[in-house]
Amino acid sequence: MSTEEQQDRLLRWVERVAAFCVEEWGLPPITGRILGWLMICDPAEQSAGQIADVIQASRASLTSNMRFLTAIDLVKKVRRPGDRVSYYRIEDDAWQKVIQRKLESLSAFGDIADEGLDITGGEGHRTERIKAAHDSLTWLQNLAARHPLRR
Amino acid sequence: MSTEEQQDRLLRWVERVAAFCVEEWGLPPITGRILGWLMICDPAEQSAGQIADVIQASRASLTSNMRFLTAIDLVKKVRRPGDRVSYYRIEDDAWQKVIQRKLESLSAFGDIADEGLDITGGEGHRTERIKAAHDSLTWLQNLAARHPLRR
DNA sequence: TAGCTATTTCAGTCATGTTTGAAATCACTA
DNA sequence: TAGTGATTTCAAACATGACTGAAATAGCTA
Repeated sequence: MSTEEQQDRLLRWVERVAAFCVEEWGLPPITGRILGWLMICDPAEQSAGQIADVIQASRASLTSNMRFLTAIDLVKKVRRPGDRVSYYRIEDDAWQKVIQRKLESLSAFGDIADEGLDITGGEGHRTERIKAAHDSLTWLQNLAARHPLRR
Repeated sequence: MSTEEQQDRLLRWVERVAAFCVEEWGLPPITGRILGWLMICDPAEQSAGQIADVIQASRASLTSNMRFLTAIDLVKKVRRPGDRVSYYRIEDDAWQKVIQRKLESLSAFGDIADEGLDITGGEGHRTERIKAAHDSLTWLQNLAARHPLRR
């Protein structure tokens, strides 16, 4: 396989990862491509320019996306003495963080459910409906809290 | 509290549920409002017209949304002999289904990871990165499969 | 069957959020 | 300090997909 074909295959894979990110986590396509590329690139640390070139996005878009990704700690910005360019690499536990945060954000429903129960007065069919929803949402959270992933 | 204030409070709650649906599950706002209303309405079964009125959406929008919600089995369409209007009620396990499906859809990453490992040749830093992602994604799934919610 | 009401379809409008390109800024080097 | 290359900011273009309204259809009743 030529290096060009290899590159093609890499990019197709990056695209699959991006599609997954878009569908599952609601990330913008370019953000997904960046994550995909940072997963499979070699070396692991890449400059914004390199990434922009490879995923065919503008430098400007890279700037905002890298800021976002580093802000939420999915990507780490690496600076080297005597080198003016910044390099980025995906955090080892990036995906774990994504999942963990998704789970945590589910807890927001707790408050919603509480107010719902207050509205329904704590009994009747309406109450049951709300409780069922709340139970489902807390089920996963408790599960995850009790069985943390060890790596 | 006047009935009008009560209605206001109901609608505010519905709006909170809708916002949650939008953020967490990526549903359109109106779809979220429908689910929110169906959770707290009385009686539990409501016609498309009733729902449209209460959440201030068009009948047309209701049509497509109800079709969608019944297609994915979150809402059940109920017909009554001698009554031309269709009624809808939220499924008891609607939220459980939503969560379950989200988890299942994560398995799509399995295939992506497999191809990634094929590309990287199964060793090196790139392989580790992909494996880490895959492990995180399957962790929750296995957990959920082993500890089903009993109601 | 005729008449009425509710539902559905479809095409057009609208809003939202993403991406881009140009210009400004910054950091380093010589 | 001037020059070079990279980064950042910002406004505007763009694409996507949701919502609406009008017209067509379907289902019930008399």
